[in-house]
Amino acid sequence: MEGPLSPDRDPEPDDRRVVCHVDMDCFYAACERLREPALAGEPLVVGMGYEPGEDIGAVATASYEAREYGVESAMPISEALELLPRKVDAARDDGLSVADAGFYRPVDMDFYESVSHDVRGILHEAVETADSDGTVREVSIDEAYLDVSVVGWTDARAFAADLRGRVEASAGVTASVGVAPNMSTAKVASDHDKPDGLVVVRPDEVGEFLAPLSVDELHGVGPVTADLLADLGVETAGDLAETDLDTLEAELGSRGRAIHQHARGVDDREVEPVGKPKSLSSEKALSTTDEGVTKRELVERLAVEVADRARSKGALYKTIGVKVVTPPFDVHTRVQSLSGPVDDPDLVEEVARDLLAEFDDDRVRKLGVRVSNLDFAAADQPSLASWERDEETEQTVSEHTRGEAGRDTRGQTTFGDFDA
DNA sequence: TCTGGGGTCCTAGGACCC
DNA sequence: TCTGGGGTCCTAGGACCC
Repeated sequence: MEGPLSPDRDPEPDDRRVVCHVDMDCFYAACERLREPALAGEPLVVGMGYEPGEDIGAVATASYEAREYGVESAMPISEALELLPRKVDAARDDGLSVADAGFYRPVDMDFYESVSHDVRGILHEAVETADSDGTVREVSIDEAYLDVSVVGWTDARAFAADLRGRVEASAGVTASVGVAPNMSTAKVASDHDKPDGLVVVRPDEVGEFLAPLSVDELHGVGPVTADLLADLGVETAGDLAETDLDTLEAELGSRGRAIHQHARGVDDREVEPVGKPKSLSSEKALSTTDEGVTKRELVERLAVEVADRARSKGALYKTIGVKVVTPPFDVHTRVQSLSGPVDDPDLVEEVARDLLAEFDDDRVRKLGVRVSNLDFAAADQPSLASWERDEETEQTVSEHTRGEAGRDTRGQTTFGDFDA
């Protein structure tokens, strides 16, 4: 994070580290082909919120064949269908060509999770074979970082190639792998030759590898930041690397420093396993409505879902919130903190309903419920301290469930006044 | 053709405490 | 009466990622 002379840092960690970023290719589509091999080589769209025969939802993953038709991730299904009709529709409609049509499938998270589980097993096995202390950071269902410094640069490419082979042979899906001296560069590298790619960027090649790339290929640069950088005349990572740090920090705050470093191929983050979640949420789009009953019913359903998930994960929560999206796409959030962590589905429902009340008159297109300020320790440590806290919690919960009176947002217990 | 669902981190202002 | 500094916790919104 700090400069190279920062006192608590190894002065030369970068060149010795070997970081692999493993990124599964079109993961959801690859999973669908795994259980339905006839889809191989066909244009395939996996839709979130999609139902067979309907045109609702959005594209979660489009196979490369589907991308040829302009179908992209996050695109509404309705739009995708215009670019790439369904095979069944094309067969019935003389105006459409069956050759220029594709297959649509709804997301099946449970199945993808099971495939992901297999892949993760292979990654851990590979790392542990190389080094019993090796670490794997599972970033998402289809992406992970591996610290394989112990392998060394001489054997890095062979290791990564072997890893790719093992993933494909055992899990039946392909991965692209990037190898670099740090996480952010490895991430860019894995993306550089997708699909089925293997890109190794050795320490002395980092600068020339990154320099020509467009800034939006860097992790942490989205559309807003890319526009802002364009206004500054910054188009490539090389431009960004040469941009004055003070200017970037003035425009972008702490993110300015981060992307400046990433553009220079500097990233000191250690590869660490991901920790416990910080929040849990459920949200659901609906056809825009201002009808109170519809909104309340959905919020209650989402509250139950979230509370169930929290309980199944052993998470207590101290903050409950709602998210309300109004047209055209304005996001509003309201939260309420309790005096202590609880596991109380009825309270989640009640608080969510109350927070929603502020939007009674609004048309909404999407609703969400979230619990945050999670506490895992309290649930699995039956110590005297947590027993006492539980007693306290019992009390506050009953206050809360009685109504508005107990719903103060501070709720600190004071044991007397101490003046300074 | 109006954008699905699950997350993380950061910022900024305000209340309150010592 | 005014002047302070350091710290925590809370809320709302925004950018970004997959």
